[in-house]
Amino acid sequence: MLELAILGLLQEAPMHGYELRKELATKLGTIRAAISYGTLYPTLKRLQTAGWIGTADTADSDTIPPLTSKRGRVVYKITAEGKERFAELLAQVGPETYDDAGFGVHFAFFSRTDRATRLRILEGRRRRIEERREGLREVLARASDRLDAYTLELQRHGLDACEREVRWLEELITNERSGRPPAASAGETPPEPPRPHQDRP
Amino acid sequence: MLELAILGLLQEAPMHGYELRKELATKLGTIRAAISYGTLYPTLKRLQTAGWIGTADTADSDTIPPLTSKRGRVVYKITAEGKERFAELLAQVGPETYDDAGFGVHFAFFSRTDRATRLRILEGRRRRIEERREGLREVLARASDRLDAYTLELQRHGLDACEREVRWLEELITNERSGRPPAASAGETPPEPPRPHQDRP
DNA sequence: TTCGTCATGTAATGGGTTACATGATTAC
DNA sequence: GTAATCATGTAACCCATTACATGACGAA
Repeated sequence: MLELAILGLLQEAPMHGYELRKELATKLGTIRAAISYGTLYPTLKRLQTAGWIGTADTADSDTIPPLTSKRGRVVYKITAEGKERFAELLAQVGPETYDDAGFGVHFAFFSRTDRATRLRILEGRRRRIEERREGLREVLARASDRLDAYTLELQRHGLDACEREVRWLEELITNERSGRPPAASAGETPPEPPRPHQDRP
Repeated sequence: MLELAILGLLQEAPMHGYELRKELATKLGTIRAAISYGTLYPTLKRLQTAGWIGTADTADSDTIPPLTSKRGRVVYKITAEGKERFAELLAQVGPETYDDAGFGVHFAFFSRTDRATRLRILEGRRRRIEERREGLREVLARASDRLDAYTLELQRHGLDACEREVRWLEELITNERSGRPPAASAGETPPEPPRPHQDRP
């Protein structure tokens, strides 16, 4: 997941680690907290060793690092192999693609994913959430007398979130099928033109 | 978190590992997927070594395990020290208490938590979610032109979830303050008798 | 008798974190 | 000049997972 995210961001623009972390945080802020440097930097090295990313600066001028050991910022950019790898990871859909983290990252790069794959992922995710939803409904139906009020409240809140996400996914799937891009536009859009989005009728 | 959850469940009834896993799944189904045996059993051993839980069967009859090596089910029950430990963990509120996992587990055992602590946790969680919400709002306000439609859609959906959770927490906080139990009742819960539970004095 | 599920466990591995250490650059 | 933030990196650790191995028990 991290690998996919890093390659995806570097595909948009070359960046150094620190910057990457921030971009990661804004792009995947809904999914997970900011990644730690202890993960980020070793990962970058790994990706470089694999040949998927390269450092811009060392490649540019002299390869000899300054003797003063003043580490400057290291700007990474994606390589041709890296782009291939990214495309491969992006198209690689499995069970992990449907859990929170996997889905989130894949979704965040949907604009680089073909529509067929997008649909597959959205539908897989929907199924996953529907299963969770059914599990919660069963608990609420069968075990509600065995559980205390707080636990029940937690389940109800979870169920609610599931139902909401299923509806959201449904909408996205419909949009995909009809060829429309995602709803877009929110914030303080003034005149609010088309926005043909309809809630429960 | 796992430790807290196990001690909490064993406080309700003695159980063997396999059963515990299922109970864990229904109680914390909203928080996380079922725990793996590779985690569960070593953890149980650890808790036993620490003296917080004990096996019922080996203590009962002959301590000598059958030569046929037929491992039977090992029923664990909480010890007096375990109960103390549980109370300690339950009251131990820190930053991790406010992230998804920590909050979920704590909330699931709210019926064993005193009201002051419940309020502290709910308010801490609310603050945490409000921060996340503000972060998302800022991204949507400042970076919306830099991000593609799918990424934006993800942020919007995340923002929505945050707003919803804050409202939920607000309601719970109000209820707590006015001394009412959580909303309860959703399905077809009939009158639901008082269920006299006392907080630790 | 065979299949599914109940039941317990270990070893290898993974994916991350925290704590620590270093130093450059910018704003005041 | 000093504080905050930018910036990179390592080592130790933690929590959990997967894959594997074993075996009991009940139902078809």
